[in-house]
Amino acid sequence: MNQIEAAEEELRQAMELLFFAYRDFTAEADAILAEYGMGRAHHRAIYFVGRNPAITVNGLLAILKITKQSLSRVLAQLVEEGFVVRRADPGDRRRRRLYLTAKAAALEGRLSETQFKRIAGAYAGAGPEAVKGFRAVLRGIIGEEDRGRIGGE
Amino acid sequence: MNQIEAAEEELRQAMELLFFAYRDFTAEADAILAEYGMGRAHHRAIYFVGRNPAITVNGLLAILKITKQSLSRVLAQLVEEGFVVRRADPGDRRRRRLYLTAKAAALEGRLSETQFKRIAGAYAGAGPEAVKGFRAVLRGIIGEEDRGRIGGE
DNA sequence: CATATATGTCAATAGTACTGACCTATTATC
DNA sequence: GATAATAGGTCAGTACTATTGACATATATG
Repeated sequence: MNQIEAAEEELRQAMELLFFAYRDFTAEADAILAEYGMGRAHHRAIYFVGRNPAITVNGLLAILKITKQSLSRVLAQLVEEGFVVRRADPGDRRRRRLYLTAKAAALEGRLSETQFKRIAGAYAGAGPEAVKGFRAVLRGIIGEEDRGRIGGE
Repeated sequence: MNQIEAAEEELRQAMELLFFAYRDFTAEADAILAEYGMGRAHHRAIYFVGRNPAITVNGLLAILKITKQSLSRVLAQLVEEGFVVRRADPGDRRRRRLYLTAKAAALEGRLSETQFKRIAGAYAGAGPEAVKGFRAVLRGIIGEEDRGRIGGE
């Protein structure tokens, strides 16, 4: 294998690592969501509303990078079923601020628990230096404009 | 922030890193696929057939972890449009072995190029030690049974 | 021959997502 | 105050991904 082939092989392995990791990272949560008649889109909405209480619809759209129409349907279902509360911003009543209900916080906890375990296991097995590297590479994969969305750095 | 909260914050950041990285990792390829009237499922099939020439349908199912029906539709379209060739295994004619055509290899190259750039940029920015950590953590996230599917370790 | 395996396919259903158009509130600007 | 601009919601139509369960065919194995 020459140098170019070796470089390509390394990049392909990275692609496969991302594919398998993401596939397994989401699988258990997907199974729980199915019990509630929800999908991954509902999970993402619940997760990011939980992480950013009082976020606006536009704010959530910027994170998820889907269309207003797609989010609207998911959000309407979550509001209808009592997982999310929409309240007009008192300062600018065009804005609807989003909040989780206790019911959603409980579901979110259940969903996150499975993912926590998987990541905590990987972190513990790989060690703190590896975690730094993991974070650095993933941050580099993320578009510059969104790197600031991950807290604490 | 107490220790438990700090640990949870770290795990949540990992979840967000994975979400944003995967979102951005797939976005450009998705746009190219749309030109061809294809989706992510077609990309995955083409990718893994390219990486594993002569793979059987069952082999591909084990990688993708989707149902036979879902794969069958995608594969039928790829065969129909001349991206994949299905040939019976001479030793066991029940097995259909899958191969990419030159047309598919060209498309695969185009799709992979956008992803290579993104990952190569992240690798170069983070450095070789970080790459080791990235790989170790992602391997830990992947279910044990599939860790062997990533070559070269 | 009976059974198991590998694959393909049918029908029905659901979740996610898109585009483009259109509508209502509310706020900002001239 | 009239006119934009912004935030959000909704309609119709379409497409991709995925599921379950049933059924069919070809081939291989005991």
